[in-house]
Amino acid sequence: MFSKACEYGIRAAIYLGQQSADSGRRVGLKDIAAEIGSPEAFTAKVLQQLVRAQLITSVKGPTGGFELTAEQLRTVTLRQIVVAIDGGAMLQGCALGLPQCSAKQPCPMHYQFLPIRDQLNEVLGSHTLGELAGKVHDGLGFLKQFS
Amino acid sequence: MFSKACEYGIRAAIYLGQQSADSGRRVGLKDIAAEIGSPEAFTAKVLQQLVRAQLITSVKGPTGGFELTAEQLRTVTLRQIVVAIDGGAMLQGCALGLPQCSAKQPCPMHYQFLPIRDQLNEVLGSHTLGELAGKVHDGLGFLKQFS
DNA sequence: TAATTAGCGGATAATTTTGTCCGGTATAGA
DNA sequence: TCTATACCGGACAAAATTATCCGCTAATTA
Repeated sequence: MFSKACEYGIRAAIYLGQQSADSGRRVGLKDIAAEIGSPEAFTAKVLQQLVRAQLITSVKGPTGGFELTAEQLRTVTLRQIVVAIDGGAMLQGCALGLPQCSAKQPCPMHYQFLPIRDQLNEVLGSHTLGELAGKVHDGLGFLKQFS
Repeated sequence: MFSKACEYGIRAAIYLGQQSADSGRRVGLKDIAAEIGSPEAFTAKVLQQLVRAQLITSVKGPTGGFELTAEQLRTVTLRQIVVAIDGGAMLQGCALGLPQCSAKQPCPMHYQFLPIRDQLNEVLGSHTLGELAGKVHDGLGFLKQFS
């Protein structure tokens, strides 16, 4: 559904939200990668993309790391994370890959996929990092699994 | 959403359905690739996958080509095409990439994505190649675009 | 100011996906 | 049976994605 980069980005952002909202403390790359079970160096690249898109915040140097501001917690949605990493293709493009698919010249599945697209946009756009962080905090959601 | 291979496979299968239902005649690889706007050699690989999965039929030699039997037209769904080419990951796997995501240890978006998954399965599983071919035949759907 | 910390950015490598090429094989028709 | 046709299958190549490494820079602390 999403690229690996995007999956890591979402998990990292939610974890970051949980730590920022919970303890207010910054988290280092190493911690993030360990907590969400992702490759460290690759995760760094993804986080840099999110920083550039101003969806998360970074601070260099000792005691530095990543964090979410109160505003980011309140306003950044999963949709923004997805668009920043994967672009809008999944949210808008034609399911059959036609470059100009529209009501004018619809692919045979055009109208069947519309509600799915709408719902995906709705679901991704209506959940903020703060909300999702709360879910993890309350033990209602997990970012890594144990056996 | 789907891989390129899968997009080509779906478009090819629907076109094949249209030709089989319409004129009852076999279609060669060259025609298919030209009609759906896909790279010929790569499309051949995808078609071979569909033949092996018995979702489409092929005949070698002169006057040979690809076709859909009446039964394939009536019973094969887009879902089978997708599963044959991309596997079930998109239809079942966790959106955040957790390997063991389930109600037991759900990811934070688990329950939000459930209805989307269900609808996707429903939409893909409830449209046969024959149906979609009819739509193309009636000018209600396109497999390639002109300007 | 020196030393240490931790994110940034570029280069590089491994893997997967996408795409091509070409000889082999089956089949229809003369 | 001979020939032309068209799918099959394996090898190969290009591009994108995923992943790693390392030196640089900013910032904190002593």
